Amino acid sequence: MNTRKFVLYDDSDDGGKDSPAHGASLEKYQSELNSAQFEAVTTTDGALLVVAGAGTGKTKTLTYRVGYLIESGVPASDILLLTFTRRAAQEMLARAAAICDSRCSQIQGGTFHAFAHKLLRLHASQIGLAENFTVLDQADAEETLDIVRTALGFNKKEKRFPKKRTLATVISTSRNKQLPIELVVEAQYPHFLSFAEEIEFLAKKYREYKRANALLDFDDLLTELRDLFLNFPELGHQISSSLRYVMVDEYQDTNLVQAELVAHFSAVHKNVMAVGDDAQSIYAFRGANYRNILDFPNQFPECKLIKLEENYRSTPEILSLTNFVINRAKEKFTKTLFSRKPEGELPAIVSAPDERFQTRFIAQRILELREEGVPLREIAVLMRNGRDSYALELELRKRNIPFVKFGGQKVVEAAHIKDFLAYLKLIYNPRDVISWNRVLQLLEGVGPKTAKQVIEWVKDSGSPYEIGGVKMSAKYAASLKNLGDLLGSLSSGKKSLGETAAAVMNYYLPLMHEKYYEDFPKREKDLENFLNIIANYQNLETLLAELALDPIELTAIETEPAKPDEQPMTLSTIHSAKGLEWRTVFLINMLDGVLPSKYAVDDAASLDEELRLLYVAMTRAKSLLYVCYPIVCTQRGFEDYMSNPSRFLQKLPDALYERILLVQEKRKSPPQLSGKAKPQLQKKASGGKNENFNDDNLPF
DNA sequence: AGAGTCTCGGTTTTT
DNA sequence: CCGAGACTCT
Ligand SMILES: Nc1ncnc2c1ncn2[C@@H]1O[C@H](COP(=O)(O)OP(=O)(O)OP(=O)(O)O)[C@@H](O)[C@H]1O
Repeated sequence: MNTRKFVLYDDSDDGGKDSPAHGASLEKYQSELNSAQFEAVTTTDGALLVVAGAGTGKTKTLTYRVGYLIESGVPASDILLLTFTRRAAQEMLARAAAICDSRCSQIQGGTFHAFAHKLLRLHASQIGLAENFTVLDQADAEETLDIVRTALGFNKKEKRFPKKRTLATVISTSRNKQLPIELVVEAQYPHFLSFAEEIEFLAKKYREYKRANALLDFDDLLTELRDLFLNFPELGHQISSSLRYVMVDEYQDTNLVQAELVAHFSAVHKNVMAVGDDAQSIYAFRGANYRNILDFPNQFPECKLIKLEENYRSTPEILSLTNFVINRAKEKFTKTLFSRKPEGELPAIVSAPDERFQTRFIAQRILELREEGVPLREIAVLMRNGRDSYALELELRKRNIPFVKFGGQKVVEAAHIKDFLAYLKLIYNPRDVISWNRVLQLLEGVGPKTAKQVIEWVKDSGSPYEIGGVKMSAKYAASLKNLGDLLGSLSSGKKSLGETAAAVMNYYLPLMHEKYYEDFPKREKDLENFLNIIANYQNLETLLAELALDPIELTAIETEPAKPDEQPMTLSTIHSAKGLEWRTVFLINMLDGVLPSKYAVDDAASLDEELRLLYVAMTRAKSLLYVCYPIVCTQRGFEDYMSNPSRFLQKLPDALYERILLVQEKRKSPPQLSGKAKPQLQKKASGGKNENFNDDNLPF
């Protein structure tokens, strides 16, 4: 006979705090956590700060705490989990979900921006925000700024007026760091100081423009939500009442606005936990301030502080190197991590003759590791800049090694996809000036001036899609009508998103062939793949908002869909790798000028941040770490030149690492691949007497 | 005058 | 590899 459980919901307010709900399961927590972690997990009420180094189990503690709360009877929807980056958010939520059962899907959270967006959509009408507001991504924000700048005539007046990119950076930095524009300009672009007033004015006009057109940029998502709490206290109270437990991972990455939001979220229940590591603060450039984490105890009185010092991720060898590296910071950190993991291999520094060799080394080593039984998903290649992996991507494709990439160019940043999306955006919002501008200029004979005329007409027209009727020279009449008819017919909302996209594609393809006659086949493939992805979204509004907040990597549509039988390896910028771990990690292009970035070398604070970046990168590795760089660099428009390895790698104690020499030989055993010679590797411990290799006795 | 073409210079990291 | 500006064509 079947027995079914019947769940009695406990809606009483004390959430079973005193109920013996745990009993047996407490042991589970006790056995899988060390005592400090256990204490953090079971300290559920009040403010709690966990400061600890890389790999000490901060995220583990946080996710176990979620499990613990849920087992105590706290509804998952009362728990809010936040962090700054999308990747870390994804990891955090996935790990939390793995701890407990299906209830976990009810956990609130994700990135700060995504959560703010959700709340704003939900409460738009109550705070005087248009319900169908549009989220501007980086590029949209810059275009919008450009419109305002042109309207003000700032682009004409002075030749040297800053570019839209610079303007966007200045305005955003000023908001994120809550500093006056003048100070930001002075600090970052002193040569533009004479324009400070104009930029200030521009920022004001930009703000007004966004408000008038129901546009929110990324910064607005956070500040609008903060303003909700300030200006609509009852609504704010209602929101925070539903968030009984607030937890923030990677707290060192928060900026002032985010810290304010955390305070608002937890204002009612005051159960707030922050987790972070000041040695891993790598987002100062966007206003993150590791002082937030140091100030946390002041902000939340009676805050309990817990430190974790045992690293469970990396071998002692890797940890010795990373401890040494982080100690090179000007501003010292006091934590020293230890590991009780079994001994492993020394981290290796690989100086490749040039980029080509670096690429071949990595590709070959990955295949060897796979042969040895290391799954690809346990391997990552990390880099400072998204484009540092282009050559490697080609090689991996050539060798059929599946990979996913994080932190590269986004789909929505590719010109042909932007074109395509512009039509969809117009269907969603016929007053989207940026998209009109883009779409109109795709028409033969239409440039900036004609587009502007049409847009002026559209602005005060009651039926914006009827651009066929604009009094214009006959030259454009037909094509304008065509465009207007297409958009008009698709805006009725009768067609599914997939059908709409297909119709747009049908219209756009011939224009695309014209505009990109050089490489349209590749772009057409992209569009086809993109079309398939689009079809999975519910509707246009969701699609557009999601693409802004959680953009798809360009490589995701350029690569053939992954084979389901093998999980891919990872390529990632170091920034996007935060909070993750792999058995084997390769760092590529570790050159001076790359890491540290050439933009950071003149300033001690920036240099320290670059060092922390290297620290984050190295501490991602569980058991094997390869630090690679090419000796000779090739750069477009320059002669080949000798590079310098990162200054952070200079004068490392010999005992901490070994060097790998790349030696090219013909393959003796089965000529597997094309039979071409592949580099073999030879290891030399750097500690030995005559084996202390440096770059000039490499055999190249 | 406005559209189309070509060249040069600048290029971080994220939401 | 894209955007801005100079230059040329209609
Ligand atoms: N008490 C423990 N016993 C065994 N393994 C542990 C313990 N705590 C953490 N680990 C393991 O150590 C690894 C690192 O943990 P986690 O990712 O939570 O660290 P973290 O502090 O968040 O690191 P980072 O700051 O680098 O993101 C994970 O594989 C985790 O499972």
